[in-house]
Amino acid sequence: MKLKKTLPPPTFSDNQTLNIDLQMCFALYSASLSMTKAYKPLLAELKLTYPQYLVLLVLWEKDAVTVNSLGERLFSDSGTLTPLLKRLEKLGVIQRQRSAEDERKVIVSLTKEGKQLQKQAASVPVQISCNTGCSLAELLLLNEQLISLRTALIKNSIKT
Amino acid sequence: MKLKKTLPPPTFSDNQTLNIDLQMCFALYSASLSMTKAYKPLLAELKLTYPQYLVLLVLWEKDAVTVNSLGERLFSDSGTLTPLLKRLEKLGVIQRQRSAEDERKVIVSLTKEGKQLQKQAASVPVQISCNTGCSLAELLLLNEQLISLRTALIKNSIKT
DNA sequence: ATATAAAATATTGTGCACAATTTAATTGTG
DNA sequence: CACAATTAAATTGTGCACAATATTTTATAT
Repeated sequence: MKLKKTLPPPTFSDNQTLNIDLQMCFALYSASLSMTKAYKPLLAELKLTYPQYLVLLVLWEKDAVTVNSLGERLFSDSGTLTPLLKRLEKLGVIQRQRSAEDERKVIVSLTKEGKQLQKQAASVPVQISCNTGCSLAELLLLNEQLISLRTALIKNSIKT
Repeated sequence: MKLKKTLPPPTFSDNQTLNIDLQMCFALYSASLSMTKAYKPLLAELKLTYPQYLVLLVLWEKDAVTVNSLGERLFSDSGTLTPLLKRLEKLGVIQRQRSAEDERKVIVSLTKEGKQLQKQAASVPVQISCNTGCSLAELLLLNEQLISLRTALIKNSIKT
């Protein structure tokens, strides 16, 4: 009788898994910070931060959206977005206006300057892609893994 | 004559690569935030934040280190660490003291409470590992990929 | 129709990341 | 020895993340 075949695979309580899990979490955290830092000098020329750039990427794809839909797209809430959007408005690249049909909603849309910024930003992903040193296949795999990790974390994490 | 064979593989300027690169960067960014959020309720019971927990992980492995070596280990600088360490000190889990040999250096060491906290924190990685929904093999691969991405970004990114 | 609930955004307060600058101690050089 | 350069931490200022709460508008239920 081959017991091995009926044994479950290593699970979450396995010590080796716990250790590599801690390491992976830190790798995720530090890689994310490094990535933001890599964007910084490139975006500084456009007077943007990375979170602000993300908002513009969404708007360049589809203009005139609510704060809520921006938040769903970017996994963030009004506490983060409201001041960020105010800074983008002050910069002159977006406009915020209450919806006429539903006064609770705020519509975020690009100004002419915001639309023009898309051309100037074209070189950003070129440089970043260069910096990551990843092949297309690696990027695809990493992207997929990170999305499924994010999905699992959001799904399984308890609140408060 | 088969031209195809002599063509170079898709490079950083390939449009497909640029797009997936943008997606991967956002996946990295949002997965990291989700991870920190997943830690939050678990660490809240210990009155810790994730960056504070990282400092304690280092100290539990090797006690009494300088701010500088903590910074190298965690990829962060005194601007981030000094206030964080002050909060940990106020919490009573660490102690900060100038080195006797070199008064410029500050030695960070665990208090008795800080050492005891390690036992209470034992359940944290168990729960997190559960939340990630990743197998050991997936964790190993992701860890490796993230470390090499981080290394490439630090190496290739320009300053200022 | 009026009270109540729900929805959308804004506000407040805490902590972190980071660039730039400052302060203090040590090292190196003439 | 004097003094400039270097090193280690701390400080300052800006922006983001996020929980908790507040505010305003719309929807719902008697």
